[in-house]
Amino acid sequence: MANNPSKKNPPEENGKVIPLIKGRRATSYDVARLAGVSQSAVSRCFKPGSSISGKMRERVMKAAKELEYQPNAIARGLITQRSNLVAVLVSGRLNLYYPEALFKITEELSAAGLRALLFTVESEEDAETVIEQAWQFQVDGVISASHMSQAQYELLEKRKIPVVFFNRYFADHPNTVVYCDPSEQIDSLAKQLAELGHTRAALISGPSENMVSRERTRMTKASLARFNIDLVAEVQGDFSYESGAAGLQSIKQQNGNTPSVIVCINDMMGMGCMDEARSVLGLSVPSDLSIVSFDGIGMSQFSSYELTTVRQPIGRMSEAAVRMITERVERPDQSHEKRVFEGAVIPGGSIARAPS
Amino acid sequence: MANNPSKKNPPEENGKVIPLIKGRRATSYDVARLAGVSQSAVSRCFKPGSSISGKMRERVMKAAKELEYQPNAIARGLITQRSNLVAVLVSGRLNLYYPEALFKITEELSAAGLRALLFTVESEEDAETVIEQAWQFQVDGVISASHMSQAQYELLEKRKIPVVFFNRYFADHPNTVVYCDPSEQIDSLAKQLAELGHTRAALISGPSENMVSRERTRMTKASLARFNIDLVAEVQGDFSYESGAAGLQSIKQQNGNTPSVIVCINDMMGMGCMDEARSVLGLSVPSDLSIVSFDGIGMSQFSSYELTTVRQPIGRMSEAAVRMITERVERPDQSHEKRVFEGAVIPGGSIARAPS
DNA sequence: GTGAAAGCGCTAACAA
DNA sequence: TTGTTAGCGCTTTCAC
Repeated sequence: MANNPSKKNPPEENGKVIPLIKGRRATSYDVARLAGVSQSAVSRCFKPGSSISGKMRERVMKAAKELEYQPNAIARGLITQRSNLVAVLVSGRLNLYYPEALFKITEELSAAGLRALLFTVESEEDAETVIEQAWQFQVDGVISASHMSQAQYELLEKRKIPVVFFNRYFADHPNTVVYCDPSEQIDSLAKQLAELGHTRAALISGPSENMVSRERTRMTKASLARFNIDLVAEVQGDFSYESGAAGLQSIKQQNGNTPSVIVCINDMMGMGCMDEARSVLGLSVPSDLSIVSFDGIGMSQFSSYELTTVRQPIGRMSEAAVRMITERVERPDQSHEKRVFEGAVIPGGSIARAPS
Repeated sequence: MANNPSKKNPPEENGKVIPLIKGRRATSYDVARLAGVSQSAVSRCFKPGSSISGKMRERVMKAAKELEYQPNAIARGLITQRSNLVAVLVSGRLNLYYPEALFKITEELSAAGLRALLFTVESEEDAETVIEQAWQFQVDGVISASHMSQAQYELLEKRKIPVVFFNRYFADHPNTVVYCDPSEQIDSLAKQLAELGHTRAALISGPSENMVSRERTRMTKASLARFNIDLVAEVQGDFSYESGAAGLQSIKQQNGNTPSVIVCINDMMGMGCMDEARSVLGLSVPSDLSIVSFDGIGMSQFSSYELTTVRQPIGRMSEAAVRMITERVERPDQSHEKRVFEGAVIPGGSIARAPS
């Protein structure tokens, strides 16, 4: 095939070994030439589990070291049809309001020998282009922690790119999912609130298209009802601190019974809500107003907040997501799996007996 | 070269056009066959600026659309020697204590047509393996917002991989850098503190190997001295909330003059320090104790904190970093550049007249 | 403007 | 165990 002189296999050329054409990075051919072996022998040395003699390995490795040779992962990917790249789709929201998550996922991917190709997606159009990009870069799989439409998911499926959803899924479609189910914890919190004399609650939910928000909202309503706590107001936020603060304001402006406890669908809004209650409305939390929320991010336990919240086991969830993506890459036709982790209540200090 | 039937250029085979071998993803050959043109024509259609007729383009694009063809970026990278991949090196610290940064960088890369290959580096050994990984994946460049030793940097230089340092640099080595210089702002804050009657300050610095921490520390000391404010204590933290709290404790335990103002080298420690002052020591901030810090992260302005801090223009810095990396990829031999942005004081509410 | 052909650096099937 | 060879999917001369 080749008439590039550097590709000829005879180990030496006109009697001289030229270690490396200046400025070019060493290829397996360069190493082969220096070691006086075939190029495929070099390739084998870098593939674990290949049958190769100790002598050969030694010679090759010596030459490789000398030339600072490292196999070209791009070329390898081209032939093996495995890029070892995983697209990680996150929204700005996720990283700002839950910075631990992205970091954990990346670390776990790394530990599994995969690289994270990071994509930020803010809108459905973003998701569109991101999916095309991921496809162009031949990613082995996708971990989606951001919005994705069902059509987009189906496109990926059709293209045989495994997808693991992180904290979201399509109910009416088979998909591989890692998820946190806080229903038990919500229930126990509701019970606790009832025992503390709370009878009127308000809810600050997240964006309605967000799965986590919808589920937490649904579970919260169920649990409150179960323990005879009225939901006297419900407002929608966008997961941000500001929207938590604004949410409390609009709850207060609604006529009728004022709630003695606010459930915020994530910690960041819980913090906004708490700050608004204290600094603007002059309320004392928890004695005038109790607040509970979800996520268990680091900040929620800062002593200014100490939110009573339902933590997600983000480390285990990340590990699971990565394990699932590698599994689906190995066995694409395997049936789907949904791994659901329980939450855990962080007691915090943002709930107390309802004011009388 | 090829005897793979799908590679034969004759557009049709035994009279039938087979749109796509089932399950395989379409290649430029498939598109060529369907469109009845040569494979190279397809390639040209996807390269902007190629000379190609309207008719041809139309035919090819139609076929491409039908087959959902997208060029394989990996194969392209192999031949063009450009992966369009940029390694982004961040520490967990960065993302936890400054979540805005990574996000901005990724977005800017994306806008420049580059993909972020995300690496987390916690230690010098991590950096070692990360650099090898980046090299294997043929990244076009590296944006380093994490620790990197000079030897590691020199290795990358030797391999002709452009590096842009984000908020760090080697003083005695030419390098391309985007940086924030808060000295003016520190000076004006010091002046303001002096005018408010402060004469005793303490400092909570960051890890000594961290450039940003060292520089901020140095500048702070200079400015305090300039305005005759004594530095009565200096303790070292690790940028975390907890270390800010612990830092205040150890300052308090040191005998001698108690400071009326604490300078924290980043916001996260400022928040820890403030919380510790309020909830544990029972001090009122700012009337009993003033606090100033650096970064200007979103959280620092939550109403529980409202830190007086020196903000970094992180958006502009990210944009600059990406622009610099693309420039260095285009022209690797161009001389280095250092882009230094000024900070900006966020007035906040954490400083007040020194208690008498 | 278009097509033929080479080859980027690697892996893998096959032969020796 | 080792070497030979084809070819992954693309870009890029080079003819025409």
